Amino acid sequence: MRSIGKTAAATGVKVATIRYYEQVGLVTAARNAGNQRLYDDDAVRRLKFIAHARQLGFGLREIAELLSFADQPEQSCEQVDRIARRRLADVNDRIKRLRALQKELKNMIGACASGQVADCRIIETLADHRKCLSKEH
Amino acid sequence: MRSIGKTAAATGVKVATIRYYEQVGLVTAARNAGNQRLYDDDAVRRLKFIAHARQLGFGLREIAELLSFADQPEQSCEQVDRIARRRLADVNDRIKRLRALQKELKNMIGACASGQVADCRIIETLADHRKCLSKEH
DNA sequence: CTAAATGCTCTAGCGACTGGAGCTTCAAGA
DNA sequence: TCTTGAAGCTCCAGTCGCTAGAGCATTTAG
Repeated sequence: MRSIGKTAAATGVKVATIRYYEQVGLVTAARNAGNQRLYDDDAVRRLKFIAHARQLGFGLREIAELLSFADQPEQSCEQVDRIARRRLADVNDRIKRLRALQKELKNMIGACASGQVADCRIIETLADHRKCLSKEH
Repeated sequence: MRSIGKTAAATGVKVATIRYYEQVGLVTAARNAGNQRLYDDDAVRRLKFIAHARQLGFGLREIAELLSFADQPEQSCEQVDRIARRRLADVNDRIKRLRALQKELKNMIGACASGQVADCRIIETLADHRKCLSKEH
């Protein structure tokens, strides 16, 4: 059993964030005589799981689902699969939109000779959507 | 001069959002005898500018800067350029990281035969960062 | 003239934390 | 054993960019 500080060091999750996760029901903690939190190895694994899933872009609600599935090993992992696929679809979508933005920004910046604001292509483009390459956004 | 509703229709910015923009100082409004907001063509242009910049991912703080530059046409647009480049760098970075996630998610999903949770690669990968393709995230 | 639509202000909520104030408890050295 | 500084505690507020709702006032169309 380790203190919240050691647990933070062991998992890479900040102290304040661990407390937040407890508040929203993702983790629980035992307490010592002085009311300080104590975590066992299981809690550490759980926090690592959460941290990793967060890095992969899962929301806390999805993570809560994934954790509850992880706790029932004999169940089918169909749902888990679905959550991951939803996540992938979201990532695909975001990449697509960011690439469009990237193009637009490059175009804007390339066109601007860094002269006066009065002739600035960046300002112009922002002011008038019709000057854009694509209509997508 | 048009009401907030007409202005919303003309710009694509929602009524509540226009009021929010006023609250944070991005736009101002005249008022009629009954205290209702009135917007001129300039305000409409300003709102369109904001909407477009938002779509391109600029934050409201950056937009405020851009607008203040746009109001001083004789100034050099060096700063404008810098803000846009910063934005582009951010977009580039996000695309890079999202692509790494995309790979990871594809890998996870591909490896899972949709069997039992006990053998689920997705859960496994989430639980153990070492099972990842790249160490980046 | 009336009823419906639109407008007003103010407050609270979202997601995922982060930071601070003001206190208590613990751990290590003298 | 005492002390002191680090680490812990709770509670509250702020971040960003809105969005929704309550409970009113005003405008507009028929």
